[in-house]
Amino acid sequence: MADVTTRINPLFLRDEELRQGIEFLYFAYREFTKEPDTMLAEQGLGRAHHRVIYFIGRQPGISVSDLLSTLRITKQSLSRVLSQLLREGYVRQRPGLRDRRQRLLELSPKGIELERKLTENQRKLLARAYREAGAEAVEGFRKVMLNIMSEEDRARFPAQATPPLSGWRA
Amino acid sequence: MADVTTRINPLFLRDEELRQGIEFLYFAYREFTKEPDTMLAEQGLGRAHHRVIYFIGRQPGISVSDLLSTLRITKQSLSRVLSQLLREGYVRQRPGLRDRRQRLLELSPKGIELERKLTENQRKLLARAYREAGAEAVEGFRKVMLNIMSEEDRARFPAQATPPLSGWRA
DNA sequence: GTGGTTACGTCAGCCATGTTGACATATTCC
DNA sequence: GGAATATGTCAACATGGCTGACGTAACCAC
Repeated sequence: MADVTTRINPLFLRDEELRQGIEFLYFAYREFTKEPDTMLAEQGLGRAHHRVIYFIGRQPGISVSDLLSTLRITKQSLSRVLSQLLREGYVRQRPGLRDRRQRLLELSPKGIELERKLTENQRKLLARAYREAGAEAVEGFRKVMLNIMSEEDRARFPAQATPPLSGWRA
Repeated sequence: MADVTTRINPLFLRDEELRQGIEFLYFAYREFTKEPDTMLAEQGLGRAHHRVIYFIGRQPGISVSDLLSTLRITKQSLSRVLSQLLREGYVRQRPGLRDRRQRLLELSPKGIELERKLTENQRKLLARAYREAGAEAVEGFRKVMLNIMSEEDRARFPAQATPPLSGWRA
């Protein structure tokens, strides 16, 4: 990375700004997953396990098919990590009440603990970034990120009533 | 994803907001790489090739070691994708002038064309997101993303003089 | 000019995580 | 009772990380 903006050419600036945006995504995502990946490796787990644990923790009692459509991977891919998490006691399953074909998933205490540790790291990183950027910036971040993701994924997030209001006063 | 914020508990809101941030990163990154991944697959290439092409296009004449420290992967991992790109004529190398041990990398016309197509997609996605979020939001996005990434990566981006000024008036 | 360091390359093998395709079982619904 | 659904499993393959070992050419310092 080097030799950047010098002259004031709107088209160039536009391209440069967009390229920076591309790199923001790449570099930020990399940093975001770095520490959890390390912690996971110590437990013989990988990033895929983190995702599964995360979303089960996020929505206890989630069905396998809901988890699949959240993750957008094949059931065979999920099976590999999920069955390991079940074997090693991070996750439990119980049959659905209404529909007994379902296996509803939830974290065991061990799973909750691991999820907490992993996510704690990302929460701290985000909290620091939010704090240093300020409440107004966080609102902008939210807006842009929501617009980047697919419409289906965006629908997971209920539109916020009043904009920030949410306690990010630095 | 469901059953979210109902009562006004600051701690809960904080946790919910941070969890949403975590998911923003995951869902946005997924969408961001989706289309390019499809296009790459048609050429028998993968995401790793995209990164290499991208950063060579970003900084023509970059050395292998600079590329390695940008990507933070091992030379063996880079070698696999880079030598394929060389074989298939997307990338060229020439010896360094000052230091003839170096292999300076640049895109061929074919590589430039592929880079353009791939990045065009991401630029369009970002441009749309920026447009819909508005200039102020973009500035917030930038601030938060810069704070998420590592200090070293952040240093790749020269601090902007005046905040936006950059032509994102929707 | 010799010897150590650096820049780059390559072979071999391992692991994680995605994919496709095929098939099995239990349950639900019409 | 039969089709559709929810889940699981086996097998094989591709991608893209990793480590370890080794090789060559160029540079640099004494």
